[in-house]
Amino acid sequence: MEYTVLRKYNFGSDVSWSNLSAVDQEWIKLHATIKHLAKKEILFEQDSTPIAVYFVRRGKVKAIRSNTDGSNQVLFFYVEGDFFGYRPLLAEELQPVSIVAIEPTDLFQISKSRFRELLSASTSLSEQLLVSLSREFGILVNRIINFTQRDTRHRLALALLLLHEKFVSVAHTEAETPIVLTRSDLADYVGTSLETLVRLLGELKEQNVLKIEGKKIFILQMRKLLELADLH
Amino acid sequence: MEYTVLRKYNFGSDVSWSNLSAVDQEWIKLHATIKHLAKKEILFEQDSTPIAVYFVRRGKVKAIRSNTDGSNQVLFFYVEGDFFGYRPLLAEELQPVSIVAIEPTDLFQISKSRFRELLSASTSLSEQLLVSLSREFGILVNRIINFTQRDTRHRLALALLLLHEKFVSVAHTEAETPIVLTRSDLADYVGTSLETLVRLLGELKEQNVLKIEGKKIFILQMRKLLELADLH
DNA sequence: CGCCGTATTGAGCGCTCTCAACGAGGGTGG
DNA sequence: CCACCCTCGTTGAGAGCGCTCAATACGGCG
Repeated sequence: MEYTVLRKYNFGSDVSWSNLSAVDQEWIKLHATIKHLAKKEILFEQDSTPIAVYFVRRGKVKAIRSNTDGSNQVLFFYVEGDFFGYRPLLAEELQPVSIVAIEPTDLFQISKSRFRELLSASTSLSEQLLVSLSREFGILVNRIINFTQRDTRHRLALALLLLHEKFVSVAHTEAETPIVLTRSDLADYVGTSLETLVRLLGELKEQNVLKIEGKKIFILQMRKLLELADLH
Repeated sequence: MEYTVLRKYNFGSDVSWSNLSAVDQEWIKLHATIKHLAKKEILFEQDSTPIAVYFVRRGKVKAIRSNTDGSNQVLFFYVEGDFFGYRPLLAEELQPVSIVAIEPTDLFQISKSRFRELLSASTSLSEQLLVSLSREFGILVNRIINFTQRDTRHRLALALLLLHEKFVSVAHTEAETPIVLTRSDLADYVGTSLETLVRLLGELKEQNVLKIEGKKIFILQMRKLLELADLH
């Protein structure tokens, strides 16, 4: 499968719910609280003090960094099974990003002290974290390269591939899975303006690479996108 | 000191020689081999299999990512005391970058197996690594924001501040410490073209923010650079 | 049905890149 | 010691990508 190249750019599932040991899962179910977020609801703001770590049980959130001029950068999307919020906690830092739900979302919330308990009790978890952080570091490096050396067209192609993989992985349906995001969120993820994004999507639609139905973006020609993304 | 803001962008010394326990230092001195690099010598290439981790004893190296079109991106500079190469080893991945000496350099080289020994023997080290990786993660996020949302002028100002801190930290002299790099390396670090970099340096020189003597760049007005970098 | 958030399309401009030529400086060999 | 060469640095001109501003269409939800 040629898609393995994507792994260099996307977050694998190293630290995801399904990779936890059964013991850790049980422990969390017992000690975590459930938190529900409505669409657009903010879980926490950047520069706030972290108080907990989270697993996504259902739904999707975005991790964004806002600028003084009102522009945003979407750093990550977290979907069902994803684990987040542990880095600033480990590093004893403030939240580098804000977390906002992009659809109704349920989270497991594990308080800071509980998380520390878990971490010291489960050596496998801390090892997983160490490996995972190392991996994610490489991924971020690739991302930087992408932003500095690739033009918007390349970045969009890659973004679509990555988002597709992520959305498919949690789709509870047999049908072709579309990417469903606002144009703004997609633009903020690709790192371009809303207008430029719309124009490029239009291009890809013309070339029958994509099918677009409102917010739903279907990938028709995966191979063409891979060419456009031009990974190496 | 207003420079604390810089910490969000620069690699702290979490995992540096001086932060190691005396025991770990002794262990390394005993088990590491010394490797000397001439200027421009390549330590290893990107996509090669990692075989060791390294401490810089003397000198400076750059971590670069080369593109098919011949362009480079400098991801990091490592100077005396810095530790590098452990991430791909932990993640069981190929080298994401090439390491090239920018001046004559001596390294401690610790083989993969030795490093694993050290890691399992020293819990303090693995804890340090976990914390450090978490911190560096946040720093990379900041870096991405910088590349996506700041223009070249901003990025240059920040780069000069960061490089100054880094160079000062290892300067064995009382005198004002210049940044000494080729224009190409600086351009590849800032993420711009050689020509644009030269022009912007010229501007800063005109405004008496910098003094430039060949490769040596002296910062005359730190405060002005901080304004230009416009951190938040 | 109307409203407000979202999406689309157009026009114009500015930053930064590329291409190109020239200058300077330092190292090396004769 | 000097001349040459090669790398590095500087400056100019032109072009294009992607941004901003602005106006208009769409569409879902009350």
